[in-house]
Amino acid sequence: MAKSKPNSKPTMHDVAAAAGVSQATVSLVLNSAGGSRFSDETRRKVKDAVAQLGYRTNAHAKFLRDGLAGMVGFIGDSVATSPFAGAIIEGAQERAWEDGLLLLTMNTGGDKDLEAASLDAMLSYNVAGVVYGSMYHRLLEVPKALAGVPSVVLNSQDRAGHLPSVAPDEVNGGYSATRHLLDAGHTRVGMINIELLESGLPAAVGRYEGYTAALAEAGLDVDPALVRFGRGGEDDGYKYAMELMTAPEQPTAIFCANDRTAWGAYQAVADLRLSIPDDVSIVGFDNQAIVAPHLRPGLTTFELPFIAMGRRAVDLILQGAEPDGRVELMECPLIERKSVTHPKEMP
Amino acid sequence: MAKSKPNSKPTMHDVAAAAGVSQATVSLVLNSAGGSRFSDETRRKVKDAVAQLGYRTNAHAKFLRDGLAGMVGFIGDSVATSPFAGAIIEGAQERAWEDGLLLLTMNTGGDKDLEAASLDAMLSYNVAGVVYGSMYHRLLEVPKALAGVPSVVLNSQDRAGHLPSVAPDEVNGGYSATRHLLDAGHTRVGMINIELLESGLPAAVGRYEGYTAALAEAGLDVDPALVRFGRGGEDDGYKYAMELMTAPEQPTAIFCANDRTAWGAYQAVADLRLSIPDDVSIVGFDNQAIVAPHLRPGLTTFELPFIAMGRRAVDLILQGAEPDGRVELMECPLIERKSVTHPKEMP
DNA sequence: GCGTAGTGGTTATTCGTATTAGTTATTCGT
DNA sequence: ACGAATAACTAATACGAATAACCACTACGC
Repeated sequence: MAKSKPNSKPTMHDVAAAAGVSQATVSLVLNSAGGSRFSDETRRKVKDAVAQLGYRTNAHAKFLRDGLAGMVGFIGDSVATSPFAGAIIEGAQERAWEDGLLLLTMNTGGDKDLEAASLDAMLSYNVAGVVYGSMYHRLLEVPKALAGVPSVVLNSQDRAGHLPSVAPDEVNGGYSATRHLLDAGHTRVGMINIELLESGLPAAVGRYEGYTAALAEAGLDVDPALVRFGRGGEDDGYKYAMELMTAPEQPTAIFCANDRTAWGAYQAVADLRLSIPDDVSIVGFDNQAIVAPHLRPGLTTFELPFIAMGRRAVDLILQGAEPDGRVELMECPLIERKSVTHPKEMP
Repeated sequence: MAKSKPNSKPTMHDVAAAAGVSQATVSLVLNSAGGSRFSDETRRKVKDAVAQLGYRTNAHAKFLRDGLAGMVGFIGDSVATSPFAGAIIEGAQERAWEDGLLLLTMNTGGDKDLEAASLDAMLSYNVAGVVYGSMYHRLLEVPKALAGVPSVVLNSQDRAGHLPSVAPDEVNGGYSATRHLLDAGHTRVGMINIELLESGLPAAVGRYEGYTAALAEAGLDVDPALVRFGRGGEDDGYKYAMELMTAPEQPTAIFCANDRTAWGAYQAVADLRLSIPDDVSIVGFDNQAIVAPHLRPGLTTFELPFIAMGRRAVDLILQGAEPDGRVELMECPLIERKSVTHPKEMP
């Protein structure tokens, strides 16, 4: 009745002994269609023994035996820890769990050695695949060892163009943001963005492209007097919003390429004793949880679809993710708050 | 020479065949003190074969065979994804990796079923232990299944008092924050806190206790006119700072029990056309990355030692973490920025 | 009265690694 | 020159679960 080695966890043999059947019977009852070929009596005995001993299957034995994967690897520079993109891991995990898989995570802080070593460790667990996540959208070089296993670049793109990537649709985001202002009746829509060439950021480039596309569609030209490029901090937001709002021809709306610059813009507008949205409408980007909802008025902005992206990445992995270089762009939903209204009538 | 099953990963037997030695030799060369009992020639052959085949040890086989743990489990309500505490996972992971262990993470969003199921899955991997992390400091109920494995409550405390806990030292934090203001010469130090009884938050209770202790030590009484309790949002910070700064006897410094209320206080002070720190010094708490450094002036605050706590929790697990109910309080370091100075001379 | 089908199990083997206990040569001490 | 020690390596086994193959027995058709 009692376990042979009382200190160690019970095995199937212990359960079998307790139930008075063979180990194979236990396995079949537990796995194979509920052991329909066995008598009710036997099934009951097995289940009782399992419950009584607190038996739990040994995953190592299981996955060794049938070569399947029980986990998905997640390697990130600092995603997990980042206040921006933490949710990315949530989506990945959710999706993995739907297939009964756990997430094996590692953030490397960009350390290539650590990256290689931990990737190695993950591969030795025979993971179903590896998600290579990044804190912000960029073009990155992936470790070579990823070649041997299904893997997906998340919130970034493989510069070499081999691995499939899942990233936010920046162009469409910039388009939608601008369009949102246009639709509210604005015709003088400014933009405070991040340097295009210098930064090379897909977010900056893409959102600007969307901005120009939306203006063009509305029959408007980009007015250089209404556009500023900086480094994306709230100090830039302050400075450029101040410039724009004190220029001879002020915009009636500003699209800030991220919530931080929007925050800076809020401060500038406040210092000018102007009102948002009555004097100027503002749209941000990123839906930064700690900032956007708490500004006054609440900032209308676009959300990076972290959860959806995480889900999709694992999705691709579970489908076998060939290195086909595809780039899946995910839509950034509008989060409407109070910083946008129609323009005042011009006097 | 060639692998028997070309599609599957090479095993030690494949390496052995390629090197013309036995599997045991490969294992011994690879693990046992570098195989010092073997000839140089043999060692070289084995290593060449390993490199050529790209052999990687199968973790499942290894951990099945010797029953050791290769991973540490991390279960959180929403820690991983939270913009506040994401770093907690970083410390845990760092420490685990120092012992060659990976982190198996799951955030459950508070779902008890998911919690139980994923805990079960983790235990079946024979993890060295489980860190049960929480998004914010509170007293929580832990799942029963944790009893069977070394486990530690992180950034919270086991209400039942069984599991060891690692949490921030709120009392000392509140004391240090107040003391920092006192040391700058302030004698009228206000506090904007969260409801004590209603919330039951260790952060609110502890920081307040530290506040009163520091005042007492300086020979000062708590002046109820200088203390406010709310819900911890920036709107409360705004409202109460406004009250305090327009009262007959204004404080020359305010200790805000979190950065969000401090942010609100900043807005109130700005609306009153007063200056931080010249008219009033402000100390926050939490060192919220997206807010504290970007306020103007930068907010002097205290940091929750997430990385250190994460490290310590895994530390305890690797030491075998008995359910001794101990509570380890970790110090919150001062992050000095620009929101504190000495008080103006009274006219 | 014998083959056939079903019922209810069990036995033996496999996965990949680590390790104990040998085995076979070679060298050494006296 | 003979037993002992040493060097260099191998054979066999265990870890825990899954499963293919097999076995014993009953029931049934005709």
